[in-house]
Amino acid sequence: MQVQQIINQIYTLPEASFAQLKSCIKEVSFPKKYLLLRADTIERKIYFIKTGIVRAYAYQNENEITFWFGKEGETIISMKSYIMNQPGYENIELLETCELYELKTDKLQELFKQDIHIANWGRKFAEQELIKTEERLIARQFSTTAERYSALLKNHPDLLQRISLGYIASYLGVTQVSLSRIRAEIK
Amino acid sequence: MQVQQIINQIYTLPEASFAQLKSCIKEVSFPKKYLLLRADTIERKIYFIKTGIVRAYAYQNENEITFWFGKEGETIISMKSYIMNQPGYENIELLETCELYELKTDKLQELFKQDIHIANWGRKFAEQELIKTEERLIARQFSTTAERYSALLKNHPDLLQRISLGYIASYLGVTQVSLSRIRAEIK
DNA sequence: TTCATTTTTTAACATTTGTAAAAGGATTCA
DNA sequence: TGAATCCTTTTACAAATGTTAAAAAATGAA
Repeated sequence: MQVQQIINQIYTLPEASFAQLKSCIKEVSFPKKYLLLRADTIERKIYFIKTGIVRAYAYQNENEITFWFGKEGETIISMKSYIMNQPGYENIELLETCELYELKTDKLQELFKQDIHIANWGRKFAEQELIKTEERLIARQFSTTAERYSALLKNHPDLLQRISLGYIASYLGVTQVSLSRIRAEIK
Repeated sequence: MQVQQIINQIYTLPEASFAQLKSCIKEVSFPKKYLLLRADTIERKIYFIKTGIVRAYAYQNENEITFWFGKEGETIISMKSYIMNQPGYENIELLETCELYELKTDKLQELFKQDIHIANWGRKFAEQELIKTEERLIARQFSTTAERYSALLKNHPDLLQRISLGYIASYLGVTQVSLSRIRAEIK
């Protein structure tokens, strides 16, 4: 997915503002299994995914819990780093080789102060991420695991092909054994 | 809590910008049990809570699920209405008589286009709500009900006094019976 | 205060989910 | 191809949570 498409799907910028923003972005690429972000560090970059798929995970006691997947067109960001300048929850691991667009957040913060269109783009970006996060929270509070698995199957069938079930079970908040039982019942 | 304090705790505005924003805000008051927002409507106002406490709930089949509490200094908003102009999840019921600051969102949208400080205030507002939502999602995915109850007890002890346990159990995602068992174990 | 109502806890049993281990499939790479 | 590894399902049992009902405690109104 092209950077222009990713940026303008958030909020369409005037050409001059887009050019400013684009000049701060560079393309990078990393292999499968690469650890892009670490939970104990303050991340000063955000990434837009051109190709590939990633997962965010954190540790609870000794256990790894996967809590987010990102694919083409989505944004890899540690919200706590971005907003509060503190280490975030997420370790981000690449599940496939990825091509990414990289943007340094300090440059973005400068643009927010200078350009009202970019400030409003940043507002829309936060708002859209907020809606996504709220939807995940609501789904988790209101739906059973079976319902959320079915929704995932319907809305993102490619994820089931691209990601092993252990990670998906963790993401859904159950053990792999339990997810297996759910899959057996649906058939 | 005064409106100036609520607005500037999000992001400190220059005086002129604050005056502009404040001129769009009026004070209103409603009694306990009043239904301020309905889930099936598009809400065109947001409220800042001066005094009182409210809950957001939705229906899952026949059951009511409480998924948010708001108190002094917090913002009552239907994010889906505000951001996507669609009916949101939340019914908002007042659990105490409340004094509120009311702001029409269409006026706010106008100010976003005119004033870069207010645009950045709006960005910070969305970002802070995002952090809060993310924290709730992470807590839900990573902590047991007992841990989340203890955190609530520690961080918001007043809520346990002001809100009945049925609503709190629902908020924590368990039955009241189960919450009672948790409370019995902690003692 | 006293009675009625609401809230919270307790109990008994059913259901769901977790744990640990093993078996069955699928994939990779020499 | 074949052996090793990884992924997924199945089984048996344990632990946690839900359901329903009743008892106890707290609250509120006359």
